[in-house]
Amino acid sequence: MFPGSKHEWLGAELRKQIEPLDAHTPLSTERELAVRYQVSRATVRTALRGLEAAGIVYRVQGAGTFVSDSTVSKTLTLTSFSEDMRRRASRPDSRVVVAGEVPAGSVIGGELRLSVDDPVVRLVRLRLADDEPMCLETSYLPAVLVPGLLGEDLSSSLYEKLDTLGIRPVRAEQVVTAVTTEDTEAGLLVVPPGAPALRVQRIGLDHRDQPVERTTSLYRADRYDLKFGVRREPLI
Amino acid sequence: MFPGSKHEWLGAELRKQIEPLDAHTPLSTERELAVRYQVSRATVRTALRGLEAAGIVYRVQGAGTFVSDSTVSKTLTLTSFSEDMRRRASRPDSRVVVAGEVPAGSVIGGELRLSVDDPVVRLVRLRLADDEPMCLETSYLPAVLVPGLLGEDLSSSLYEKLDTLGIRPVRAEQVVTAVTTEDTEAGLLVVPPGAPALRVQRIGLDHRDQPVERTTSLYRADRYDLKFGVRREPLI
DNA sequence: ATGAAGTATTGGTACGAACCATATTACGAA
DNA sequence: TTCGTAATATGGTTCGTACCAATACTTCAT
Repeated sequence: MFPGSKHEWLGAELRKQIEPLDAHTPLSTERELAVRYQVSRATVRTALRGLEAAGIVYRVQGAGTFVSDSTVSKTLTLTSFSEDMRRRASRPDSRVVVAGEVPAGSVIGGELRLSVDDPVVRLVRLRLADDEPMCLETSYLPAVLVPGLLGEDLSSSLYEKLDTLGIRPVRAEQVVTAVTTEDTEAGLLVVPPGAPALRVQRIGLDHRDQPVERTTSLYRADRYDLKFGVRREPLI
Repeated sequence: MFPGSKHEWLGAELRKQIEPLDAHTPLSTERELAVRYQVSRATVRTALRGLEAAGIVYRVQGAGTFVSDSTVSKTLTLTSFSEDMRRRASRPDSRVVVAGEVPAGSVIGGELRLSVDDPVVRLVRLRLADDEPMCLETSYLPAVLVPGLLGEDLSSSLYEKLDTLGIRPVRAEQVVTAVTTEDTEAGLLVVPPGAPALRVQRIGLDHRDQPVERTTSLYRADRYDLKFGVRREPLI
């Protein structure tokens, strides 16, 4: 019960218990769970809502709560490349191609809500999975937010570094397009020029809705796909 | 207050009021809203949670609730091509390429949880936006769920037709990949063979987590991108 | 002015209670 | 058996209350 709230702990507890169960297996009723774990039904419902949002269970009024059929994939959450690769059971690595400080310019400045001449850190990295080139990633960060970042080893997880600086994107807006690779990109990704690729452009926002990161990822189409879940109505 | 629940009505009401406001404008406090609308604070919080999930507001403990900066895009929800195009202010249309009933087979059967020889309706349509080819869409539906569908006009919204049959996908699992078009596909989409395209494979699930639809959409890369929002943690 | 400490405000968590809406089950009439 | 109806179970909504945690503001000493 250490982490924080009860519903959080209960959610994690239920997750573990649900893990081995078959799809469509009914859980105990909310009222039963409330008694068993000595919490109010409201707390149980909060925990279950989290599991529902994560695509782990589904609920039918009048019938009960059941284990979701997640043979396909988990609901997409905001993850870093490193997390993503580890989830795919691959060994992530990265090589820094370019790292430096430049003026934001109009495009990046506009997206990060900076002036055109405000400094940003520009970071181009080639991301590898099991030593195979996977993705070419260009990140822009407001320089004032990441003092000293350029002096550190940038081949590990950028998100973890940002976390230690107190920078935590909780939400992101993404735009996905299909493109063909340019010559230099193809060379770095070790694919023929003109090979298809998935371009994911992301603006990461913190808990106050402030942009903290703008990243463009160019994934090799033959080695990467994007899986995620969507809902008809936002979950309440 | 007609539609249903109070929080739903309140959410819609607040949506309208927020519409013209600038980003980061603070809303009234939860306690104030509760008094003003004569509801409990719990109801206000449920309504706000919905707006937060929809990417309309963000909340900061100790500070308040604020209008989100949604210059980029709205959070992705499960939409049909027709809805999507209308939201982009385009006039959607479609031409039926193939429509018929076939045995499910192992792949489609597996994904729709049917036997290999259960009948499915197969529907290939070329989707147009403002009379320009946009997307080639292949849908599979369990035949038992959609009796008489093949006798109807299939050039309008399929989702709306399904709705009248009581079939309502509330959730979907999607896989997005970048591909290059084959010759026949390229011909239909009126692009050079080998042109890049975005392939979106979707399995639509109803409120009981039963697959009701399996659609593969092939979008012209030069005319379509996929925008959506993601969160670090599922919203509770 | 500047910074530190304390106070008030605001959203977050949790409890308990009652009732509503939908699904399922049990039952009884045809 | 079959079908419709009633009873029951289950999640959904709403209320009220109290307290916690993070933030913003005020005050005061330096």
